[in-house]
Amino acid sequence: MKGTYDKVVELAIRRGFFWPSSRDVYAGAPAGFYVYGPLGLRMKEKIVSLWRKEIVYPEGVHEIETPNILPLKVFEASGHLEHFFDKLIECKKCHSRFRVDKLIEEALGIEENLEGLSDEELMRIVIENGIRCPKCGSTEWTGIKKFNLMFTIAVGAEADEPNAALRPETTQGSVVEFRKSYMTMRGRLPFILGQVGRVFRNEISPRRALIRMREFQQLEIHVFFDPENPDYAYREKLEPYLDYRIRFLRREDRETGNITEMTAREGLETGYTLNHLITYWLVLYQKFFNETLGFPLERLRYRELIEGEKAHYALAHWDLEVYTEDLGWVELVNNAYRTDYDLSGHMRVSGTDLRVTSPDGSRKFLPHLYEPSIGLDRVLFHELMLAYREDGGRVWLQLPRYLAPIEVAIFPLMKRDGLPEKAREIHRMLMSDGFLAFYDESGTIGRRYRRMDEVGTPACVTVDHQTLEDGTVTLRDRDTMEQIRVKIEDLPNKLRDFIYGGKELGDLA
RNA sequence: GCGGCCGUAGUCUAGCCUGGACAGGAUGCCGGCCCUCCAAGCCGGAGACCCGGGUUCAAAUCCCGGCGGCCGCACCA
Repeated sequence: MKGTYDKVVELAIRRGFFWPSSRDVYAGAPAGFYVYGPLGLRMKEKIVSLWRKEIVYPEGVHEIETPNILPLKVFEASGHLEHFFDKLIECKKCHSRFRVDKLIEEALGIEENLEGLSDEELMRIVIENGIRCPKCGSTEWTGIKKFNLMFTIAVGAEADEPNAALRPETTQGSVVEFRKSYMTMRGRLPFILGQVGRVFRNEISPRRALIRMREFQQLEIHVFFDPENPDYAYREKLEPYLDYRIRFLRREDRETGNITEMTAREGLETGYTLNHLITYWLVLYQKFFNETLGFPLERLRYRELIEGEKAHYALAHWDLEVYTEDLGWVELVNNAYRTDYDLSGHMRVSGTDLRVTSPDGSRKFLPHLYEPSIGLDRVLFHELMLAYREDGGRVWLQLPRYLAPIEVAIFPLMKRDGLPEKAREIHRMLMSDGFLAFYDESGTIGRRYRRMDEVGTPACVTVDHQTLEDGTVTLRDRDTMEQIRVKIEDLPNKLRDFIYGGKELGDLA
């Protein structure tokens, strides 16, 4: 019995939303790289433009674009390099894994730099000293395994050693360019950068289609603010939403899975959400996913990360997660309070003063960073998962209408009597009106409806013999399969109301 | 990366154990006939043995390696 996940992946590949890269031509192409087909790309672009419309523009975000390749120094400063060549060793008994250098340091209480030692030397130290597994006490170890989790690059024609890497997050670009952006835009704190970008992680085992890839896309917001005055501007911004209920899985509710609904006011009063700025962004993103992207509230939650789960840079950290029956809770947005971890790292490694001056000139300080980071591919994938419907033999995607990659299809009822000509004329009209319109005359009318259902097309327009007599066409609703007749000249406005205005077919008759 | 299961057209699948004929079928796709609204019917067409090596007169089938997929563990900065 196939689950929704399998059906969605199969549908997506078959109908051109996405598919694994290069497989058809080169067997054995590495996993974790996906092609967006025409339909998937359109949907992705729609999600990005909704994000710009609802988040970037209204919040005064300065969107920038920084390179995918950055010098290794950047990742030394960001702390990513530390995890760069992990040498791991595994206990044969309980299968716990440890970084071999840390294991030796802790077991022998030494502070020496073990970096220069070969695998054989490290292994000998472990065996000769009879180092035990901290978990189960066993002395049986597997060999050392290396994990290279960033893609490194040798930039320059004569370089043979890696001197740069593909970025594992867009954040470092924003942090490194913060000062320049701040100055060129005559910034005041809080100062917000945003990036749409590709990032690269050499995952050990990419899995589950778009859920874990080696190259993927993020929509990131980087809010730089004065740590002594985090509520500036946000006190007023949060005001209208003080009673908005944010859904949390708190650390103490891990076992039960109980979700705590906490108003923004309660979050502030209890100190749970730290300050007005962070609280506001938590509200904003829950609203965006619920109201704009159409994820039901009961399927959303902010999961509070605990020590050990949190990234090395984070002081507070919530994952916005979505629930599906097939995949369980999956992280869509990483919301991290990174403090001045990144800026101070770059200041230390580069020696460049990255501080800003307070408006009254009394203080020089490093801004703090709060970062909500959307995993775009996962969002798109979950849109498909949650939209998937089956009823008897009919399969359709109940996507939010405005997210559909094809918005309206135009069919002649039959391939004769001048119906195709009329239908093509309407198709041209709707295309020039800006609709993502699609024309099809192949196969029976029922088959064409089903094909459109399958890719989530919300509206189908059919030209029949009556069209030639009175200038009306039928307009069919994907979800109910009901039809109304509308005049051709009313079609653009009614379609706009239907697709973008939230009107139902009954409102348009 | 480890362990288990698995890999035949876009999808589902027959054949594999027991090596031998143009690799069969369904669905989908393309074209045509018919047709006045929800995958009807008929005719025609394109389309596959994951990759590499080995055994053999002969490999989809047996053996080895690789790659990939699913599940679990680990990883997820």
